[in-house]
Amino acid sequence: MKTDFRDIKQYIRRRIVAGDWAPGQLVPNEVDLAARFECARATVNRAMRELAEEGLVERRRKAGTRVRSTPLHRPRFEIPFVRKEVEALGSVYGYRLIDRAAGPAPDWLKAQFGLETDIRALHLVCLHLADSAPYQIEDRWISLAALPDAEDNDFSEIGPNEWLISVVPFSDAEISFSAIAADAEAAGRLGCAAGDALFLTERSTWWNGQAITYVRLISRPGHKVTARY
Amino acid sequence: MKTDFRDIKQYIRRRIVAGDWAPGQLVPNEVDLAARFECARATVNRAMRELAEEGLVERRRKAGTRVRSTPLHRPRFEIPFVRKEVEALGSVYGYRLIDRAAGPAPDWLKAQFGLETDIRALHLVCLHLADSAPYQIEDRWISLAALPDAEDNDFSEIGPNEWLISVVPFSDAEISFSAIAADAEAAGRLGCAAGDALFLTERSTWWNGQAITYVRLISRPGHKVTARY
DNA sequence: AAGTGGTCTAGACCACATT
DNA sequence: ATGTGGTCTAGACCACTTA
Repeated sequence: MKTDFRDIKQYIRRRIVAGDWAPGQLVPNEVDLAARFECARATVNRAMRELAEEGLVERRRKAGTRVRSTPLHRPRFEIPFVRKEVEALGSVYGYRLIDRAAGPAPDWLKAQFGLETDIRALHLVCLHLADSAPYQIEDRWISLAALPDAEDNDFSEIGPNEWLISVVPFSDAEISFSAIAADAEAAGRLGCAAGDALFLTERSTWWNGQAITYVRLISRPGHKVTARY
Repeated sequence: MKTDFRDIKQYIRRRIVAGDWAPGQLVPNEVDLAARFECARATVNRAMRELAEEGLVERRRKAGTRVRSTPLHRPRFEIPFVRKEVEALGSVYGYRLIDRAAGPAPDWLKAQFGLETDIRALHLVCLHLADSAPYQIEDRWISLAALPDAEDNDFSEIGPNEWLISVVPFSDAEISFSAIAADAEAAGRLGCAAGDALFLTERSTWWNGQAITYVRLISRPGHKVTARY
C-alpha cells in the first residue's frame, strides 16, 4: 500500500494539535518528510499545500513551512437559495410577489453598483413563505442595463433569485450579514412587531465586471446561519 | 513555456461563464483536455480538482465532470479576533473584565457541550472597546473540566479569547450568526437602547472531541460581517 | 549563493460508478 | 466490462526569498 497524502496531513495535523510543533515553529521540509514517509515529494507537497489552504500552516519559499502563529478561522457558510432552505426545514415553500416597478436607479443603488452613469433598474419586493407563514422578504434591484430581459418577466410565479440563477449562473458576489430593527412595513410583512431584531443578508452580484443585482434578504425573527470548521 | 494549470482553469471557467458549456453539461475529460493543451494529465487534474473545490463543476468517476446545475455559494468569512478587528478599523483597542465566576455548569451549557455529567465552568463577561467606546460584549463559558488552568487566570488584563488561543491554538468549532434585541443589561454595557437590534456571534469550540468553550459575542449596533467570493 | 516551495512531465495502477 | 477520475512516482526545472 502506497503512502496516502491524507496520512501525511493527519500526521502533521496531529503533531501540531498535540503541541509537538508549536505555533510559529518550522515544520520539516518536503524532502525530509518525503524521506521519512518513503514517498515522492509531490505527495508531501499535496499534503502541505492543503494544510496551508486550510490555514493551519504558512509556507514561504526558502523560509520553509511554519505553524501559523494565530490560527486562521475562515468558516464557510453554505448559502442555499430560499426555496431549498425552506424545503430543508421540512416545510412547504411558497412565493408571493408584493411589488414590481421599473424606473431610473436611485443614487444609492448606483453607488452600490459603483456606477457614475444613469441606468434603469427593476425593483422587486417578494415574500418567501414556509408552510404559508412569512419566512423571508426579498427586496431586490436588478440592473436593466445589464439584464434588459428582466423587464419582460413579471416574476409573479417564479422568484427573481431562481430566474437570475438560470440566466447568469456564475458570478462574483459580495455578501454581508447584519442585524436590523424591523420597520413597520417589514413587521407587517413578516408578521412580527415593529422594532424586532431581524437578520439581514445583503448581496451584490457582478458578472464580467458589470453590476447585475443587489438584494436585501430580511429573514423572519430567530433566523440563524451556521458553519462548522 | 509550459502549460500552467491556471491557464486550464481560466479556459474552462471562461467557457462556462460564457455559456458555451451549460449547467448540467459534460466537460471534456482529462485525457482529451491534456491532449488539447499538450500537457500532462496531472496538470489538467489539478485544474479540474480546484474548479470542483470552488464549486463550479462536479466530478464523478466514470460519469465525468459536469458544470454544476445550481452554483454553490460558500462564502468564506474571515473571523479575526476582536483586538485585530478593532485595530483594523484604525481604533485603539481596550479591554475590561466585567464579571468572573466559577461554579457548576448550568444545564443549558452542558447540553450545548453535549455532556451528561456535571462539570464546573468559568463564566466570564468582558467588554471590548474601540477608542474607549463599547465595541463588543464577550460572554464566555470555559469548561474547567477541559481547561483547569483557566481558573488560575484572573483575566483582568488579557481577554479569554487571546488566552485560549495561546493554550489551544487549534480546535474544531461551530459558529453561527443571528440577530437579537438588546436586553437592558446589554444595552447598558454597549451604550445603546434596550430593544436595539444587535448582531450576535456564537461559537462553540472543541479540542480532541472535548468541549472547551462557548461564547456569545454581542457587537455594538451596526456591526456587519462581509465576504467576497 | 543556496535552500525552499511551486509546478510540470510521463507513466503507472487503482477505485469506482455506470453501462 | 469499461471509462473516468484519484493518486502516486521519480525526476526535472524554475521562482522566490533569505542569508
